Amino acid sequence: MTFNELIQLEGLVVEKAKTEPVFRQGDNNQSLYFLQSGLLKAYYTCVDGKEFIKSFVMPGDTIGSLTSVHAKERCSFSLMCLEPSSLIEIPFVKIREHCAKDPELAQHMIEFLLQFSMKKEKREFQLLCLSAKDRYTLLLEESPQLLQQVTQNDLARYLGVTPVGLSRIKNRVLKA
Amino acid sequence: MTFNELIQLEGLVVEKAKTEPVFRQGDNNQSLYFLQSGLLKAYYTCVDGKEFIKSFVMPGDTIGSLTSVHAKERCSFSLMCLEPSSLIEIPFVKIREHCAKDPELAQHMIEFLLQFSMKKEKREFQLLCLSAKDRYTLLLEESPQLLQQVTQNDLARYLGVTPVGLSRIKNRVLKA
DNA sequence: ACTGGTCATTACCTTAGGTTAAGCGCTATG
DNA sequence: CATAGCGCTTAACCTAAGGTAATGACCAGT
Repeated sequence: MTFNELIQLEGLVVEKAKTEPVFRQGDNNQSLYFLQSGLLKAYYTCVDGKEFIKSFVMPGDTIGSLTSVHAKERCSFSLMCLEPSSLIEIPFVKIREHCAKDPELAQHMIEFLLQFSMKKEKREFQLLCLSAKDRYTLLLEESPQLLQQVTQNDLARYLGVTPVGLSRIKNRVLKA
Repeated sequence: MTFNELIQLEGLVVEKAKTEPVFRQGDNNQSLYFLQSGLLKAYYTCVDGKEFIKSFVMPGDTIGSLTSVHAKERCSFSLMCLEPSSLIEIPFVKIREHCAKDPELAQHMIEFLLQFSMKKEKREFQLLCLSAKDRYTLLLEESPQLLQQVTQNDLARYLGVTPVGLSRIKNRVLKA
């Protein structure tokens, strides 16, 4: 079985409007979500109410809270629609069940997790080694279309600075 | 087959002295390493020569460059011994081969990758949401023994500040 | 006992980024 | 229309962190 076949078999189509949440930090959510169309943001909310954006989710991406689906804890982050979005919800237990029965699917799962880990590793690298300015210019090169789709507020919280800070960075980059 | 059985079957024991590299950033290394005893640091070296520590590797941990073993690129980071270390080297192709043949092992691999991803996610959270001071106090709570084992220079590069910066943070935490 | 090396601390200065507040343009809604 | 709200920019002020350099402690090797 391939991933697509699994999605056909066990997936539930979910339609969400702009600003609607898929799940919230602290929820007990046991599903992964495959994004067909639209745009999502995954973000942490800190005790003092500050928001930090973990990642933007583009069509074709799959997302879910590993700590919730696998470690049986609560969701460590929230997931919200930035655009009207069409998602396919797949209960994680179903995935594990099918993987246990179907070696081919298990291979796809391994492949998926390897890709996922490499993505995490890349983000970790950028946060550890690059300045906010470098992260911005890198994003400018790698996914310029994202800059059109998200507000500067969200972009700033993704890069790890305040919106005011990002405005300054943009100026500095332009003048350079 | 379990992971331990795979290690018995395909593993090569490697002994390294303090300061010896396991592999270097830019290398083409195709193995994972299981640490039996000792201590390693995984670190990035930037163009300007600055060093950033990705993670410390403790006995029982497994490490390797995903981009090198899986994506057929070069190692994105270096791996070096901070203490005399005993490692078991396992070629990644062997792991993939056995996983393809052995569904039980594939399940263990999925489990391993899920754990690995959660670890990455935790680090990502700390780098994105916490200040250097908060990361330090958290480390103080969660793995105080690490502070005894690594130099303050390495600790600083792990937390994302300079050694001088960490010295200041320690002072501030003490006085608080 | 020297000596060179690494590690930690301190002091002085520079700078990136946070905070707050004001202003401007766009858009949605009454 | 009118206005309230949001997104973005800019400015002023301030704080925290980094750069650099000097100092001292502590080894390890000759």
